[in-house]
Amino acid sequence: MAENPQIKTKTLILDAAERLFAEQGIGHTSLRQVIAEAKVNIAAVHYHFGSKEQLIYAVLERRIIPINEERFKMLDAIEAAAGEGPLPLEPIIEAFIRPPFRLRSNPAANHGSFVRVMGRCMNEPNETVQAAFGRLFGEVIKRFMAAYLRALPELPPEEIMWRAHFGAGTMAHAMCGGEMLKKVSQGRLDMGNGEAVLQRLVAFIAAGMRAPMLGADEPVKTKEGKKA
Amino acid sequence: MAENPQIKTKTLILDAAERLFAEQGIGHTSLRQVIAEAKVNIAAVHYHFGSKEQLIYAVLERRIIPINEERFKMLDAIEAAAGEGPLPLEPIIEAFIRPPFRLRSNPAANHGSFVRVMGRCMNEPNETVQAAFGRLFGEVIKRFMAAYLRALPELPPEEIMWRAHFGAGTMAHAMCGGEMLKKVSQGRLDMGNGEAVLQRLVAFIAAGMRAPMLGADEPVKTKEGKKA
DNA sequence: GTCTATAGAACGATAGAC
DNA sequence: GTCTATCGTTCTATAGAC
Repeated sequence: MAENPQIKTKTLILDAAERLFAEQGIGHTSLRQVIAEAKVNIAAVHYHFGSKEQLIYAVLERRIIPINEERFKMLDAIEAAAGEGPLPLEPIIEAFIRPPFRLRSNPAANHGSFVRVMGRCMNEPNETVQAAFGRLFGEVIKRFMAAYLRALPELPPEEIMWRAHFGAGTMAHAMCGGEMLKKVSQGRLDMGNGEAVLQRLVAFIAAGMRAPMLGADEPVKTKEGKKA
Repeated sequence: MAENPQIKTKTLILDAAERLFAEQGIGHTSLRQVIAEAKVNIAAVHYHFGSKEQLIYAVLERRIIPINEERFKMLDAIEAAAGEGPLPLEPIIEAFIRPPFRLRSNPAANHGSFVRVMGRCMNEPNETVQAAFGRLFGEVIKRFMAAYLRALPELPPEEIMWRAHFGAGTMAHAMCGGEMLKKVSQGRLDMGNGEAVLQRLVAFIAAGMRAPMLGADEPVKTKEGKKA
């Protein structure tokens, strides 16, 4: 069929690495496992990528760059619709979460393995991953933090940063896959219906970000203090 | 001084492993790094623990068992105070989060390294870790899910399971440490004040769990639909 | 661009002296 | 209970033939 074998091998390696990173974590995956899964030779990895670190970076970059472009487009639309007024909160959160979640229902994107890779990355101690994430997310963080500030003008910026951090963690954990969910629900729930999960996730994070402010030294542990 | 050298070596190994697991992740840490950090011999690890897997299990078990006892005590107190009535939500969340968070301010507990280990564990693909977590958390999940059901009787049990899952993820990410927080806040915030972080975390999760229910097919993406 | 062969290092684990 | 020495394996990476 005269297709370019160079591109094919490179893609086979990226796809195999992505699947294994999703299942086992980045650090636990060796190049030998990757080449076995991709059915190529060990030397091909070094020929196409140079080193394991550069392969990791390539796996992340391939998906994150288009994801971030989509995020920016959605954020642009929200800002355009709002004019000078305050921004609506849920759509901002959705603009952050929907682009990676869309991969889950796209078989051409390796069955959405990357969503789990991305979830894992947020707590990955590996220096290559940390550095890659810093580079690939700098602009995203800036733009979304600015949007949150416009959406929640009644909250102090520090408080918004805390809550954005918590919200990112909620999303990361949900993206990692459903093992913990199966434990929590004793096997009754799974991540199958992507759209339903996404909507629940957006609703949870939005509510968290809109939580009432705590008084300065008011303790949480009011044993009877539930608001009816 | 006549202190027992057996206990000392064993503790040195556990402490060193805990610190390295917190910094690098469990999977990235080798026994040779552990024995270098603990300044003991490689054979000592196999003498005291038998294998790397059993060392991992011992590190987890040492802290999680007392943490879970404290969780149960706090939950008992909440249930006793509520009698037959509904349970207050925030104290339940606090009963789940405070016991591990307490370690952060306890220098005798290895400077709270374990809190980060625990956060990482929730998304750790390593089979030993997954199995250990399943064993050590089965009872905790059961009791806290039952408490959540009593605290949020207006929500369907399935919805509560989803939200408990999201909340556990929020907590796990916050426990992993503050690298992402520093990125989000551009270096302006850190995890320093444990009590303040805990209170913010409880408030965020409680608000998320109390989020209004979505209509069956109502889309999230209401571009203008922000509630004033 | 793809392969075989192998270098060189780090790994978990164990045997056996003390 | 602690040590040295070492086994067998696996790892990343590279050299060189085709």
